Amino acid sequence: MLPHPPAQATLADIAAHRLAQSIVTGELAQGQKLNEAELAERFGMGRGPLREALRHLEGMRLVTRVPNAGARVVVLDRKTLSDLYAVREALEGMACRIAATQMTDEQIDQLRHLLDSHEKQIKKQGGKVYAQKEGDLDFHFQIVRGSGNQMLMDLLGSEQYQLLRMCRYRTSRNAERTGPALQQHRQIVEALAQRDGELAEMLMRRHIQGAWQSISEMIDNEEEAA
Amino acid sequence: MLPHPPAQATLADIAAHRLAQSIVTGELAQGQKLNEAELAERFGMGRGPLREALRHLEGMRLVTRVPNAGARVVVLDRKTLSDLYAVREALEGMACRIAATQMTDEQIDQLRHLLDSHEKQIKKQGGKVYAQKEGDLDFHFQIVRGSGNQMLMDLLGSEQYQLLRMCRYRTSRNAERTGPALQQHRQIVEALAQRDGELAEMLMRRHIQGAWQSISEMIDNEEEAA
DNA sequence: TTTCCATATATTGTCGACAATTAGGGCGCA
DNA sequence: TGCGCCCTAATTGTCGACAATATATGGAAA
Repeated sequence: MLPHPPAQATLADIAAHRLAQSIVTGELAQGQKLNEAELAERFGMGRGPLREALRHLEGMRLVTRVPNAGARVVVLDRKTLSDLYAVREALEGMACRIAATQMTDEQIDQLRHLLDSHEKQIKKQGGKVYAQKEGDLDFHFQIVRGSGNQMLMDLLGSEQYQLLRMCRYRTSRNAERTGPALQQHRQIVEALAQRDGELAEMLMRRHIQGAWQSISEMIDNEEEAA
Repeated sequence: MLPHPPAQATLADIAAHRLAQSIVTGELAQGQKLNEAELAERFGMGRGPLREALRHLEGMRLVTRVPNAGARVVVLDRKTLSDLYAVREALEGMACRIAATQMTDEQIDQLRHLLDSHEKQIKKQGGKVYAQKEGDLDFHFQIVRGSGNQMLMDLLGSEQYQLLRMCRYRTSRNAERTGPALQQHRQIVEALAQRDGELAEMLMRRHIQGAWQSISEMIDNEEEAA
């Protein structure tokens, strides 16, 4: 579901794509040093395109770079995630309010179908939450798309959502929130269907607050264990 | 006031800095083709670092790139600016609400002093709005900083604000909104001083809505003239 | 005259090699 | 033994040249 499954891409684009994938899935650990020569070798390309890819990821805030010292995978500490969820709440709340007036009835119906398929997946395979997690991102992104605000789509789609997916992979194993989350999703869709933007915004904000609380507790447990 | 007046920078960083400056000030027109060889020559460097700089600016959405066809300066059409101001309203509104509980009394006092100096500048030189415009960005950014949300600072500081400055330069010549804007700024500061986050958010949202309305009319006039 | 195609030019994409800077390790000295 | 210095090795930064692709030019056929 990465934003750029590039059709006619340059090597730098391919490298950026693969690196983003590896970072988000955790294959490259947080804070890990990114060696240019080694990665170029692995991807079968020169260092030039790879450096351009790193610069692109730097702009997407997936890696941090220090002059003459190289690039490292970004680290998602508690503060960063907290800030991220605060921004999400503001942005996706706005998206909901606008989407309530902008989405077509067909689009809202599609959202319903999306949730139906999520429900089936949950009932069928209680343990394998991964697919549902990606589906959850789909749900949120569809609403953002429904707002019609391109800048919002860029911000949430290309950058923050990557960080978000990173966080999801990290905390996906013990996520027991799929049930209530689905319920909240349905409430949001119904608010959209009734064209009640204020309600939709409020529900989405609560939904995201709840998600943050859940993730926050997981982080606490992890830190406690370590 | 560019975010990175880089101390120990690489050539790519310098190029990114100069290009961003040229784009924001309008020295490079919107939609203009960016020729790698020519720019590298102008900056006295090879094409490698310049390409990395372009990739960085691409991540910042200041330029758009098409594979095998080069990079162009981004174009700010009406829809883009409208989306930008909607996002700003949500983000800076949130910043105000948080800043009301997070800023120290000293920081709020500094905001007052900042507005005092703006007032002097306005009274002294009615025509030269440029400096005040940059100062206006300072005001907004100080509040965002006061919220303590690093992600917000990144989003508004490094990316969107650049587009914003671009827009400012474009519409700065006939801006007659400095008076009421200053008044609104003072109201916001007082709301912050009273630790009234909800009021501060509402005032900031109105302030930004007013700014968009003003700019929107200017764009209409420009299009009409053309 | 217009349209289409082939050639020529310009521009982008990629690679390899070299220079500059940083990080690590070993040695001497207090 | 601990501290600091220098030297070596590794990594990043930069350049120039070559290949691949797109754009512009010109001519021939309809």
